[in-house]
Amino acid sequence: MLARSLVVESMRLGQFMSDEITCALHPYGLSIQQFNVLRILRGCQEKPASLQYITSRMIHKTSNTTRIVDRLLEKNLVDRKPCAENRRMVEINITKKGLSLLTTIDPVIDKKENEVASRLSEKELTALLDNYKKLFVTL
Amino acid sequence: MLARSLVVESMRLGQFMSDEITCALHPYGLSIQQFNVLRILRGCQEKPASLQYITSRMIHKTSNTTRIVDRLLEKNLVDRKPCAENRRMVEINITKKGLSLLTTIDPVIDKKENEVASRLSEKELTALLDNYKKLFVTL
DNA sequence: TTTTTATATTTGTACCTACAACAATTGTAA
DNA sequence: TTACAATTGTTGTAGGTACAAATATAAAAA
Repeated sequence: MLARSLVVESMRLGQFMSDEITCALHPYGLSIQQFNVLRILRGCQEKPASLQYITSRMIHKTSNTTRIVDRLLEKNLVDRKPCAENRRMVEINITKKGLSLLTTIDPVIDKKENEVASRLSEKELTALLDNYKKLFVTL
Repeated sequence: MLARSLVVESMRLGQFMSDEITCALHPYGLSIQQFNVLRILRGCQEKPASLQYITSRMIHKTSNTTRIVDRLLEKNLVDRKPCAENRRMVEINITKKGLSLLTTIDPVIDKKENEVASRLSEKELTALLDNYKKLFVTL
């Protein structure tokens, strides 16, 4: 049954991708979510990020960003301070240590991503991503 | 960058599928993993299943099957007894209550699966699943 | 037979997800 | 201005994932 295969195999593939990245990150003591947050923060160094901004850019929308940031704080990879203009908000920034860790990890992840993607031709890849869009851009 | 998109979007799609099923299961008080285990047990009612057999058929290979079965036991959806021939093993069976719950849920999940799959033509679906195979059958 | 190795499951711990409740602050309307 | 609603983040709890260690049994080797 094609519909069931689509659902089950999509979950399996997602899990496979996640496992690959998790495994590559393991030597650096980062979970995939922590890594994800660090990369989001690197992408917005001009203006500090609020928790809700980070959450909006994460894969798991319901994950608890407060506690993921807590763990990054413990490792001094980010810092967090109250926002002066709106005291409900917090401002989160990546630290020098965080940036430097990302610089170390970047090539490892790039390599892993290319390794996985190399199993498909560029044409197949584009077709696959097109189909993905049809399946769930409607969110 | 295509390789990165492949990895990230595959994780997003897997998460989307998982969310859809999780949401459909919510009214019945089952997690997706619990549901998964119940369906595996329904598929092998002739001979009782060991924990390792169940684990081998799950999407998350590293998930802790003992504790998922614990929760199903609490709800009387399965039963568990030591195996006489090999006392290291346990025999797990789905109960009448478990079977009856699955019968109720089946059409709901079928509907959800078909709804998601209907966004692609049969041809696109087959092509997608073929690409999946190239990406991670090599496990 | 005793020791070693392999198998099958359970337990422990840190982190994460999902969902709900709570608290503080800000904005809006009576 | 006071009351009410919305926004932003934190905390609580149950269940799950990932990894490692422990336990019990069985099989194989010395």
